[in-house]
Amino acid sequence: MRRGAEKHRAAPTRTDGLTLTTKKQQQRPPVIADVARLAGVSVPTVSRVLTGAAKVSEEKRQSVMDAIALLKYRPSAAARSVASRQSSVVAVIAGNTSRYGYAETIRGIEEAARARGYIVSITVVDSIEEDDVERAVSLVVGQDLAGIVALKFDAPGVAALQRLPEHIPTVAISGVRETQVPQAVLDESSAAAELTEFLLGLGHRTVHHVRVPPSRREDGRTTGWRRALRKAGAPIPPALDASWLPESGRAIGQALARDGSVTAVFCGNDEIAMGVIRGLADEGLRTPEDVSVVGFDNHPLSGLWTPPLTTAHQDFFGLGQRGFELLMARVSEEPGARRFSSERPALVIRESAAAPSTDRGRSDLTA
Amino acid sequence: MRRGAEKHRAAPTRTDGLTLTTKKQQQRPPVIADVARLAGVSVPTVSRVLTGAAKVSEEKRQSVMDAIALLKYRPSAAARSVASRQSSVVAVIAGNTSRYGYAETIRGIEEAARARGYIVSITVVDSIEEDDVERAVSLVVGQDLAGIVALKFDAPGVAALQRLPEHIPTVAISGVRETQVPQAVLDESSAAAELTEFLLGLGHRTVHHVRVPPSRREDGRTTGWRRALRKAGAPIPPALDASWLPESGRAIGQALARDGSVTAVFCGNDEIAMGVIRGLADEGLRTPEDVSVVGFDNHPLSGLWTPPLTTAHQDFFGLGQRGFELLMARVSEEPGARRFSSERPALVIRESAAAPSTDRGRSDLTA
DNA sequence: TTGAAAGCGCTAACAA
DNA sequence: TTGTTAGCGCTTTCAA
Repeated sequence: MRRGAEKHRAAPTRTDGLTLTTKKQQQRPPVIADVARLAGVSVPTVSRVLTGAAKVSEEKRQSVMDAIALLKYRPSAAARSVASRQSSVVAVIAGNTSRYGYAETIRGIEEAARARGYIVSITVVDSIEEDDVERAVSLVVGQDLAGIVALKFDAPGVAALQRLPEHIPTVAISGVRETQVPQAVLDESSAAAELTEFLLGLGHRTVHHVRVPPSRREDGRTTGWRRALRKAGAPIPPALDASWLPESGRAIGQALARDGSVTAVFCGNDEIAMGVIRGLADEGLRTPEDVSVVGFDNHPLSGLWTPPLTTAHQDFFGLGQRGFELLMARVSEEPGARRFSSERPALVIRESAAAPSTDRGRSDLTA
Repeated sequence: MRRGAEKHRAAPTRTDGLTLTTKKQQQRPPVIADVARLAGVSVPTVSRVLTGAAKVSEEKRQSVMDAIALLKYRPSAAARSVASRQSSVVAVIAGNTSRYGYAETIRGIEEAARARGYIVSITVVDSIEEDDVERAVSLVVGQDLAGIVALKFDAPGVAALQRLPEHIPTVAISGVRETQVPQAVLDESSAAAELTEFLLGLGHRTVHHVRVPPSRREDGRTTGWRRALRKAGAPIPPALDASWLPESGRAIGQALARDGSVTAVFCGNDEIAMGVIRGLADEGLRTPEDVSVVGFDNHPLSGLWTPPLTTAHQDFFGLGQRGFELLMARVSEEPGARRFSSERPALVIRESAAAPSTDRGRSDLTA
């Protein structure tokens, strides 16, 4: 059974011709016919003032509006959806909803949607397991939708996107520009390269990298880091894998501290960077005096951290907004509608990165 | 115009009796009639296997299932909703969605909902302005809903809850137990009192309080703090107001540093506590050696902070789950259904609080 | 500009 | 167990 829904209307049996003046406390929510009756017009006329689909005389329009206000009538979105084969809900499908970047992106989508009168529904894909993906996709697609925004921030999100049916307008939100569906992107690889170059420019021989769980084989952040290193002819150490938990960065920081060749670390996000700095400190290493550490995202706490984090600012909120607008363009089939909207995160230089200390970075790399 | 929706079905004109074998690439999504035709049964029979509302012979059941799989048919939730006067969407209405507690709570709601086959829609109320509240409520109520979960974490959320119509099952999620509607609560005031008593027990003469924007006149955290102080006969300094931004805590920390009587500070949440600690440090004061600071929430980064934060653990995810289950109980009108579900945040003792230094806390309070 | 009639995709009521 | 007949609350023809 896929449905667990229950009744939400009070009266199972309709009482027609209810007298409004006597029954102040209506039992069932008013329907369009109630409005029509009270306003002395036909049902389609009420519909016309509701949708603006056709002209209605000012006089009738007014009495319809009055009736609506008096009854506190709200049209049923579901009935509208069925009758018009249109919908005003957009679904967001994602591998997570509460982590910083996700939550801000969703907030951006919601705000843009609400401004246009759309509702946003969210459903999360727990893992890349066949079952989880199928269940989530099923739930999403079962709704009558105006469109879907898929967050490709992680593997579950990417897996879900791949199973979405063709016939529903879809846009993706991502850190890497790809071509299958329209996308709003935050160009991670450029920013990652820039951050890496910044570190190299400070005099570091190379830059180590701690990555968060990638959405595909490799994330844009890792790609950008590697590209910058290669371009500079610097050695490319193996990337270290953190989980999404800041604590995982701490363990990695401790390990890194024991490797005397490490002088600069580029982390997949700010929270991991905070963990790494903590782990380094656990081993008696200071940031940036002993080891420089940079993050990614410009998390709200990154400027408050000790030391304040050098990072790349990702405007997730704006990303969400752009994603929604891209969907709208797609849905209304605007002629020259763009399929992409890309923005490049800007460097935020604070205090967690500095020139390498002369005490470290002497030993050889075993890349 | 309240609707900005667009068509999402490809073919405006129906082509009946389409031959499935020749047209591999279907233009319009299959409807129940297509399934019935292909399976050689009536439409209601298909509906029966879909909903499980009545017995269907195994034979027909199987051919219906086959047809569904072959056509990749998904029932229209909107049509179901209209026909059955049931819905499988629950709306979440909140003043914010991306801050830690909010996001985790919503994640909890979503997970519990998905497990029961429900979809969750979210809409935010930007402010307590009449217009914002009305727009948000309108959007929420316009959907056909199984129920509503209102987050009373802030003033906009409270304002929205008050305007929600009676006829839709509603539960609130809150930090204080109140009685109007069923509620899932995290008992803030007890935990706040406990935290305050903990500080007092360490030897502090009193505890200062920095609060986040309250949802009503006063939040449970502030109430609990005041209660503990009164009970202990300690002076009650005026509460200081921070915004939701961690940076606002920093400015307050700097101000607090200049008041020699301050030895212990209880902050409305961990992020503000981090800001306060930073502000104190800006003025050369160490935590906890010079001033003890405790937070609230047990934010994921609180254990990584320097020093690790003493705080109260709030299980927001579980809170969201409990809220949803409460709604389900209400919706199905379970006989002995509870209207409340309360849990008490547990103290998490780390390193940001210690006995007062002998250098501070000498000057008199001007409470 | 308006109303009557005919749907939308589905479930519910009623016979058979 | 099954099909037929009526709806659900709305929008969309189509005439007038």
